[in-house]
Amino acid sequence: MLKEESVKRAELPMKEKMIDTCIALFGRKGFRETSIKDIVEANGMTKGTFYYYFKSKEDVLVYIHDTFISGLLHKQRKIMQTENYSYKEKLYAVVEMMILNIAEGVDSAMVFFREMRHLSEAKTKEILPKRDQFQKNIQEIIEGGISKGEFRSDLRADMLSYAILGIANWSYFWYEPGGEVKEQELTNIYMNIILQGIEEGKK
Amino acid sequence: MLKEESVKRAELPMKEKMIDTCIALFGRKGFRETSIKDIVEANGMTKGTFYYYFKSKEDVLVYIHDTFISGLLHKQRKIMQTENYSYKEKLYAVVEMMILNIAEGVDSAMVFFREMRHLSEAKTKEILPKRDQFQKNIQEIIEGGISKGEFRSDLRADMLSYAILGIANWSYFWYEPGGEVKEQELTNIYMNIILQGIEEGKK
Amino acid sequence: MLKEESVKRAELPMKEKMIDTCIALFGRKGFRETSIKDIVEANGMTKGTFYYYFKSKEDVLVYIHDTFISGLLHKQRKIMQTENYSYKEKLYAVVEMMILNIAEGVDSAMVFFREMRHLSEAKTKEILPKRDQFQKNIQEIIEGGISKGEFRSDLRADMLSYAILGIANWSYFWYEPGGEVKEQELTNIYMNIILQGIEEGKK
Amino acid sequence: MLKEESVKRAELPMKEKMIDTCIALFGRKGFRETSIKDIVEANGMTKGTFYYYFKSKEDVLVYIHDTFISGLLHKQRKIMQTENYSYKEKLYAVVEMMILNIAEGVDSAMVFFREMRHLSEAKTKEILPKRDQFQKNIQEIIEGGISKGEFRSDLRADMLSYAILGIANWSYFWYEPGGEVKEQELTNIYMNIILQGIEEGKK
DNA sequence: AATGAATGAGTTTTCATTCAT
DNA sequence: AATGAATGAAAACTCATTCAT
Repeated sequence: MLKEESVKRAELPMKEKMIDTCIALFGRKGFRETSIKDIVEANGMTKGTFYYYFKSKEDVLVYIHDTFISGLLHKQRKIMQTENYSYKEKLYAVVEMMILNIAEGVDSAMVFFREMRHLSEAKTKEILPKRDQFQKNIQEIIEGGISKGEFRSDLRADMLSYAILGIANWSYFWYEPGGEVKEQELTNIYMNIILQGIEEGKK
Repeated sequence: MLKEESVKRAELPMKEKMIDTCIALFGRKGFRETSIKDIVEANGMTKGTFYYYFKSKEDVLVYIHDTFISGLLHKQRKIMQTENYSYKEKLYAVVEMMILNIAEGVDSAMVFFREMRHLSEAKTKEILPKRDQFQKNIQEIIEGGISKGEFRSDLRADMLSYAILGIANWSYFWYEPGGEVKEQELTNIYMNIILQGIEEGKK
Repeated sequence: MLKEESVKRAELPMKEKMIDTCIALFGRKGFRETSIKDIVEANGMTKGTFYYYFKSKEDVLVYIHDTFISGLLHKQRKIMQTENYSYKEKLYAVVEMMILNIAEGVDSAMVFFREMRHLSEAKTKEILPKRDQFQKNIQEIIEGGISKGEFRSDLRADMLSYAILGIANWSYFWYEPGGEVKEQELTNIYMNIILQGIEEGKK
Repeated sequence: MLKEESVKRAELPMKEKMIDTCIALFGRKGFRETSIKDIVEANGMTKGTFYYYFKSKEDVLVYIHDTFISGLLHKQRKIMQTENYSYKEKLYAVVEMMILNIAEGVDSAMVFFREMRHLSEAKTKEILPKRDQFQKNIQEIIEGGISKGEFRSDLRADMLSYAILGIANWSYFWYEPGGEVKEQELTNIYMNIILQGIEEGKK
């Protein structure tokens, strides 16, 4: 039993280590700019080993994308299904989740937002609906909030969902985890603007 | 003089045509994914000709970046200097300008936001301050609005500027020029949210 | 003893199954084009297993060649030693045997005729004499037939043997076992031409 | 004019030299076994140069195949259209042509007969009908000869055409140009067998 | 102003083989 | 008897760039 554990500790990490390296390198340098040589040298391996675990460079990209979007959708779904949340609270939770997600893995986010075009057409067709689903879910929360009277009834839920995605996702361009502003605080700041607007004397 | 003119009439279009091709190709396929062959074949030229006009592929990228950011800063500065504008109006004009800019040249925007990392370190050092300046200017408008009592005094101008950049710039991911929503309308929708927020019953 | 038998029942089939797979794959795709991965996957095995049974890919090729040429020579020798056969009958039997051999194992024939060049120099030196022997034996039958007055005395037995080899072996390019023309019939057709020629009014 | 000629002498040969090298190497070592490195080193060039002239290794193979089969068909057509030839003479001329063709370019023949499987499916579809045409043309000559009473009427023209192809083409396995037997002589020997058969006392 | 030939360093990928277990 | 991990050498191909003309 002890032995089995120690074996797993030695085996699994190799593939996982490579994926982590890929996320880091794809995120920092870009998919195209990262060579197999870069990846394997970062892990003290040889090229052959890479191709033992993955069938191509795109294969890893696919894996990263799938993991990222699945994670996002899963967390989003959980929030949407929380029963005692108001729509306001749901929106808050989703924005917070997006920011935390980016803060936790800037490189993953980079890969996700920037390198999708390197996926094959077939894979793109598979992943795009998931991306759309994420936006549609935000739109649904807004629509729910409108019909419950939590949000203004003159809003365009679709455009608003894009605005919220923009606010939250743009943070991957500038946000520094561990910097002055913590993720919670940023969420508060953003939600405050989204909910109340910036104009003086309207509240 | 006549000769010089006629020569220019022949010269400039060629160079400009190539730059336009580059914007289109870099935007659609990416900088790295676009080969010199792609560029020259799109114009019925040969590689040699490309190197007659540009000293390298990066050279074109630099030009595209410089043009884009200079245009943005120029338009922004003009708005900021418009004397009879309130800060609210200035903010409106800047958001409108960003959206129009993206709508007019999605490819340029793509190149600008996505391909900057292919610039040399030296060039990056030169361009980054300009990018920062653009954000700082938005921040300045907000600070102006706060001190004039147009905007709420409890706002963090820096974070807010990022939020506004996110809202406007994110449109390059999904906005379709010529679609249902016109640029002016999108600006109105976004500014309405930014100014008044989305919460019901607070106005 | 019982144990040994049961072990053999488990062992031999595995090795033989692999060789059969190799014949099929080498024949259809070619030696170089068939990877160890192809071979083992076709048998639900892993690479290690292949190297447990064979010391290299060439090893299998050698085995296939040896088996094929040995079979041919053996059958040929048997025909040549049949005492009550005339030389005409011997020639008939050899041609029939060649055609049957190809029809029965097109893949083996393919490997034999096409992939010999992948054998090591040493192995080639060993196998070539056997190939030559096969041709020489046909030549010998013809020479026998000439001296016995069965065949025309003005024939060049060597060139004729090549012609017969060509006629029979070329069938591996086009012959479809199970098609309209059966092997026996094809033999009759070919022997009829070889013996009597195609010209009208000479019989 | 002199200059133009000398330029052409310098230019064209490069591509042609490479094709010749390819024929020699593909023929001797095989398509798969010949690396681009082999090809360019044989000509004192670098890999890049190869890809300047050809878009892939298959590209050259296609060229070799097209040239070979076109040449064969062209010569065959010319023979078939010679008006004062009897069918016997046409058959003679075609067999002679095949033998000469192989003798003149054993390597080309090798490539043609052995390496066709490396062509893409699309290219194979294009070339196969041409190969079939060659056989069909021989069949046509035989059928003509039968109906004119030159050849026996009980022959199967299709099987016979395969036999003749086999006899002639098999020579690429063993024939040595410049050896004891000249091409004309071999043609005479083969045609004599084909026309009259080998059996004694039937003429 | 424009071209065509050539290059060389780099890329992804394949694969037969080894070996500890 | 069988496996899974790892390797290393070589393969085909790409491409920005140079340069003589």
